[in-house]
Amino acid sequence: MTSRFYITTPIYYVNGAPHIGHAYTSIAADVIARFYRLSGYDVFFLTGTDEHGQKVEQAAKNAGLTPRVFADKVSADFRNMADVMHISYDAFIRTTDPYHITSAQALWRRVAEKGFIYLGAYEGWYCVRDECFYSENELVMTPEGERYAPTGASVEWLKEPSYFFRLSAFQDKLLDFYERHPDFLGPQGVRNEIVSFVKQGLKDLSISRTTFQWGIPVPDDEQHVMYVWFDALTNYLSALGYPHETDPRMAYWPAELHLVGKDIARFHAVYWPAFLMAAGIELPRKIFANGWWTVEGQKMSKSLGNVVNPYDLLQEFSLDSIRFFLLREVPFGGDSDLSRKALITRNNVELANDLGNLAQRTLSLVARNCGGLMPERGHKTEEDLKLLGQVNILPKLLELQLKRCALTDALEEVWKVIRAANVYITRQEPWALRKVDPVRMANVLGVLLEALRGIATVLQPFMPESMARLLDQLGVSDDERLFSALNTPIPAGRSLPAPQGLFPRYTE
RNA sequence: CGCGGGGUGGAGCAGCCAGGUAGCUCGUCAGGCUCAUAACCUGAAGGUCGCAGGUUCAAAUCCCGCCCCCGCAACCA
Repeated sequence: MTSRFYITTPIYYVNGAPHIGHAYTSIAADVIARFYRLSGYDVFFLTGTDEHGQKVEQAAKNAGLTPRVFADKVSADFRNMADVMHISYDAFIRTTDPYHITSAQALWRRVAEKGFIYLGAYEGWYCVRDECFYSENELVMTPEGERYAPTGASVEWLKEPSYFFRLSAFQDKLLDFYERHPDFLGPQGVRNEIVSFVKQGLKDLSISRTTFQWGIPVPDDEQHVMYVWFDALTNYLSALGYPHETDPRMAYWPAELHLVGKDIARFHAVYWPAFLMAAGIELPRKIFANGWWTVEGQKMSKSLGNVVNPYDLLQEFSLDSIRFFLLREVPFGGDSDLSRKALITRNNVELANDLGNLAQRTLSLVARNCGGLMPERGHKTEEDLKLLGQVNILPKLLELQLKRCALTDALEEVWKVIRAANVYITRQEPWALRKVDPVRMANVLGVLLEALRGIATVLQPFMPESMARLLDQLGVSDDERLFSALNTPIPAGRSLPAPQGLFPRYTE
């Protein structure tokens, strides 16, 4: 039986347009999803949009649209971005989809039946004009001690009826869970932060609102709509058909990996496990948070007008260059800077020079000296075996790295082999062998083709389009591209198409 | 005394948890090669690992104090 692998991106909040940060998380998830598919797993890859809540209601109002129409529009933008970035999702969920609404209500009922939801009152500084609560530190204090909303309007202390989730009951259970599952949460820094947050003590969580309407109605009390996170987190289950346990997709639960941005790590690492514990549902295996991108050294912000959307980048760079850069530039999980210069350097040095040029010099030698045919496999020298050995362990090595979400380290492993292949070709000098030992020359080129095939095969998840082109050039047919196919060499004599450049160099 | 992360050759990072010759990529310089996308290969220069103390035969790595930078600080998606 094939193993199942359920992976998710966050569902993106539709109060603003998609940008490179969203694309980043999705690309990372896409790489992992593609990798496991090529490894032979039965993968279910979910992405989508989170569409309820006051902020969306407000954003829609500002745009002069109904929340529904506004959400439709922005959700379509996110979906389009996913398609443009070649995100290979199996399902795109919208929290406004009727099946999700039913599902979230079912989860609420389940948690309520277990006694973890009660009706209380949410107190805080409420601003009537802005129709929302402000936390103490958001307020502006006059010298006389009067409090005002950041918008300048007056505020008053107000109690609002609200349903609460007994989060406080889960503090020890969560700490115990983190303890027993050290790999549940990553990277290390985020884990430390969350653990210490929970240790500081958890208060019960207000999970309903009566001050706005754009949300999922609380079961049996239509005065309330659900707090958006209770609604949103449920998506990971509703996409599988919850609460219909007989739905075949439910077999994918528990999720192997929720990939999230570091800003929402807490919701996924604290609230979500607590909700699931309350409902008596198995917890996901792993939550991993990725870092932030600054742009040319500056924080991305609307006011600075430097928010990068993927479409702008695609004007100048290929999709695969961008995918590669984002995953290669910085250890996955950390923050980094996105700059034109760095993007160009990465592309030119590692893609064009190291990999592209290796393929080009090998393939053109084959085209010119072997009649463009896959050479016969001959006797292998120690150096041949050494290089091929490095290639052969790549799938295993990468699986180990991806298991810990070390996407950058995974690429580094491949590049070590690419550099080794460049050393190999320089040492073997097939261009010199042509005259003195054509048989050995053919063997050397055969080894290089085999190495390139392995490299291209394992890089498919990272750069699907250009690696498909490379595999075409290497004479590898569509049904020979799974990792398992690497055990079967391409037969000698197969005709290879004329070599073509893989990665163009960019100039500044 | 809020919490967490970070300060390592020109740049960006690894190493620190399990102390023992400071590693990688880019950049710079000098060679080699000429099959290849002026690409590839080899070698070199360059760091008292934020500051001050302590533990130890030995500290970037452990402990104490200080300085600087960055996130978070609860309903914010």
